[in-house]
Amino acid sequence: MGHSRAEKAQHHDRILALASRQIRQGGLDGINVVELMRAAGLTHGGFYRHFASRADLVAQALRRAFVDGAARALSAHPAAATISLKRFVRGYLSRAHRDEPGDGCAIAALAADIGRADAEARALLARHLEASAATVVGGLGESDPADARKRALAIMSTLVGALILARAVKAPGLSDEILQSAGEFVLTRGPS
Amino acid sequence: MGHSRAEKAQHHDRILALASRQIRQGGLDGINVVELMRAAGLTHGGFYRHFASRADLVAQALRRAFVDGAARALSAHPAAATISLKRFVRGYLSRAHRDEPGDGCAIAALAADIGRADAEARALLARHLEASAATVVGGLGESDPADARKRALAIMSTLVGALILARAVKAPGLSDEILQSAGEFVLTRGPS
Amino acid sequence: MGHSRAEKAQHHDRILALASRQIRQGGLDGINVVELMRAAGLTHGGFYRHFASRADLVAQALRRAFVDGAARALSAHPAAATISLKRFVRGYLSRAHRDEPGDGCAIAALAADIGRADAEARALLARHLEASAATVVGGLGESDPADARKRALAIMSTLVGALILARAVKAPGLSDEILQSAGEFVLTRGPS
Amino acid sequence: MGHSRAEKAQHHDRILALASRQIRQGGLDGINVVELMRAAGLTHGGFYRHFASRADLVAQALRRAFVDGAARALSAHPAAATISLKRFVRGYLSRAHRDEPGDGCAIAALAADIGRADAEARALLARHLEASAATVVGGLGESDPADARKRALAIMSTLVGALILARAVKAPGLSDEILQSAGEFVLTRGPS
DNA sequence: ACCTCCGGGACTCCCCGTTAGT
DNA sequence: ACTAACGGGGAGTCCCGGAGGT
Repeated sequence: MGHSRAEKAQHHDRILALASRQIRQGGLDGINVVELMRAAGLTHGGFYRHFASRADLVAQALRRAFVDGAARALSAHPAAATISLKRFVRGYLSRAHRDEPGDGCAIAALAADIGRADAEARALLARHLEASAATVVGGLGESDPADARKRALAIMSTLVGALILARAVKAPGLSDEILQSAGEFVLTRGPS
Repeated sequence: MGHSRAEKAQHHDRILALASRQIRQGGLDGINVVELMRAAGLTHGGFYRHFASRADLVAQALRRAFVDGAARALSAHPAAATISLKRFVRGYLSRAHRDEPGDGCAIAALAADIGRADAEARALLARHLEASAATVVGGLGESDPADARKRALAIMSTLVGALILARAVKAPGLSDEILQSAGEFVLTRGPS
Repeated sequence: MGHSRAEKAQHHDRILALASRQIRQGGLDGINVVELMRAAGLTHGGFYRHFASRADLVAQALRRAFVDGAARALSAHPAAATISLKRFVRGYLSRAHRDEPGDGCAIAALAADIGRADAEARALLARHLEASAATVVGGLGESDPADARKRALAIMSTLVGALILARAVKAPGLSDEILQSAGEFVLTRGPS
Repeated sequence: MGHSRAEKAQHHDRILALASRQIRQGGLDGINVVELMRAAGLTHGGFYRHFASRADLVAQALRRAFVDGAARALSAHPAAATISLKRFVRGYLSRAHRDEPGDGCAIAALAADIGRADAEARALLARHLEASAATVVGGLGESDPADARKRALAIMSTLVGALILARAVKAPGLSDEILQSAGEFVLTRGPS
C-alpha cells in the first residue's frame, strides 16, 4: 500500500501539469479539486498530501503555467541565441496557439485574471513579461536598447491583445483577421 | 413599502448600472446577487422581479457595460464627425482608464472572460470591437479602406493588450511604461 | 354608492379605535392593514383614503392609545379634583388591567416599543408620562412639590414595571405576587 | 474554505452572542438572519447548519441574553457573598446601562416582547426574575423572608420600569430624573 | 374596491473545499 | 490513502404584506 517518494513526486508533477493547463483554459477560478484529481487518476482525498490548500495549488500551477507557456513559445527555435522576431510572432499569432490556450502563453491566458489576483501573482506576471520582452528585444536587432525595450513592450501588448481578442470573438473570419492584422502591424512597422 | 412602476424602473436601472461596473471590475463571475442588491439598497428577495436568473442579469449587464464603456470613450470628443486618433489613444491608455476598470472599456475589461463565455457574449464582443475599429478608422485618414480596417484592428489589439497588461502588472513603473510604449507605437506607426 | 362625510369620519374613528387597541396588544408592529380594515368591516382598498401610509396610521393610533388609556385610568374617579392615590394604584395594578392591555395604559403597553421608535413617539410618551406623574402628585398630598414630582416618577416606574412584568410572567401566582408587592410598596412607603 | 469543528463551535458562539445583543436592542423580532450572519462574518446560507429555524435561534439567543445580562449585573461585585443593594441599584440605574441595552439586563430589555411570546419564553423570564429577586433579597438584610421577597419583587418592578421608561423617553433631562428618583425611592424606602 | 405588483425575508438546495474517521 | 460527511457560499423559491393603478 505504501507509495514511494518517486511515485509521490510523479503524482505531484502530473497534478501540476494538469492544473497548469486547466487554469490557462478556464482561468484561475476554473479549477476544481475533485475533477483535477480525477483527471490525474487519483482520488481527491490525497490532494492535501500534495498541497496545503486550493490556493496553494493555484499559486504553484500559475508558476508552472508561465514556465510551460514560455517553453512552448521558444520550442520552435530551441537553441537559437537570437530568435527571429518573425518566427516568434508567427507562432504566437497562429491559429494553433489561439485554439489551444491550455498549451499556450500564460501571459495572454491569465493576464486579466491576474489583474484581480493578489500581489504575488501580479509580480510573477511582471517578471515573465519582462522576460518575454527581452526575448523580443533579441529579435529586434535594434541599436538603442532603451528604444528596443519600449518597442518590445508595445509588441507584447499587441500580441497579447490580439490573442485575447481572437480567442474571444465568435466569428472565425474576424478572429483570423485580428491575428493577421496584428502580425503585419508588428512585423512591417515594428522593426525600424 | 409599496412601490410604483417608476420606482421599479429606477431600481432596475440602478441594478444594471451597478452590475455593469461590477463585472468590469470583477469579471463575469465577479458578481453576487446578494451584494449587488444590497449595493442597490434592496434585498435579494426582489431580484427575481427584475431578472429571470443570475445569467439573465449578466447578459443584460454585459450589454450595458459595452454601451457605458463606449460612451465614456467617446465622451472626450462629443460631436466631432472625425475623431482624433491621438485623443482616443491618449484617453484609452491613460492612468485614469487603467485605474478605473469599472468605468472603462468593456472590451479590455471582459475580453478574456468572454473567451470562456457563451456564443451570444462572443458575438456581442465582435460587434462592439467592429464598432471601435470603425471609430479608429475614422481617425486614421487612410485612403484604402481595407488597409485602414486592418490597421485599426491591430491598433485595437495593442490598446486592449496594453490596458490589460498595465492593469495586471504590479510594479507601477512597468505599468506606466507599458501604457507609454503602446501609445507611441500606435501613434508613430499606426497612421501612414 | 356615495358615502357621506359623516360616514367617512365614523369609519376613520372606528379604524383608529381598533388600531389603538391592537397596538397596545401587539406592539407598534403588531398591526396589519388588511386585518385591521376587515375588523372595521371595510376592505383594505379604502385604507389609503384615510391614511397616507401604515406609518401614518401607527402615529395616529399611538396618539389615540395614550388618550384612550388615560381616560380609562381616570374613569374610576371621574369628577374628583384630587384623585386618591390608593384607588389609582389599585386600579392600575388590578388583574383586569393586567389582562386587558388593549384597553389599558399605553405607557406600560408601549414604552418598550417606543424606545425603538422615532423621536416623535418618544416625545409623545414623555408628555403623557409627565401628565400621569402630575396625576400621582395630586394624590400624594405632599408639601414639597419637587419632592412630590420625584416620588411620583418613581411610583410610575414601579407601576409600569410591575404591570409589564406581571403580563410577561407565565406563572399566575408570581404574576399576582408582583402586582400585590408593588402595590404595597408604593402605598405603604410612597407617601411620607 | 473547509472548516473544522472547532471553527463551527466558534461561529455558533459568535452568532449567538451577536443575536443576544441584537434582541436586547431590537426586540425578539428585531433580528434578521442575513444581517446577523453578515455581522458574524458569514453568509445566510450556513445559518441552518447552526439552527433549525429563526425561531430556534431566537429561543437560544433569549436564553443567552438572560445569562449575559445577569453576568454583567453581577460583575460589579464578583465574589461577594452578600451583595450590596446600593451598588446593584446604582449599576442598574446607571446611564451606561440605560444607553447600552444590548449589553444590559434582558429582563428590562425584553419583558414587553416576552409578554407577547410563547409560554416557554415567559417561563424563562419568570425563572430569571426569581433569581434577580433572590439577589436583591441577599442585599436587603431583612429578618422576615416572606417580607423580603415581596420587597425584592417590588424593587425589581421599580428598576425594570425605570429603565424601560428612561430608555423610551426622548428628553435627556426627564430620562435622568427617572433613573435618579427610582434609585432614591428604592434605596431610602426599600430597606426597613 | 378589486387586483396586481413590488420588495422583504425566511428557507431550501446544490456545489465544493476541507476535515474526520476507517 | 480512500470514503464519507461537514461547513459555508450563493442562487433560487415562496409567502407575506404594503402600496399603486384601473
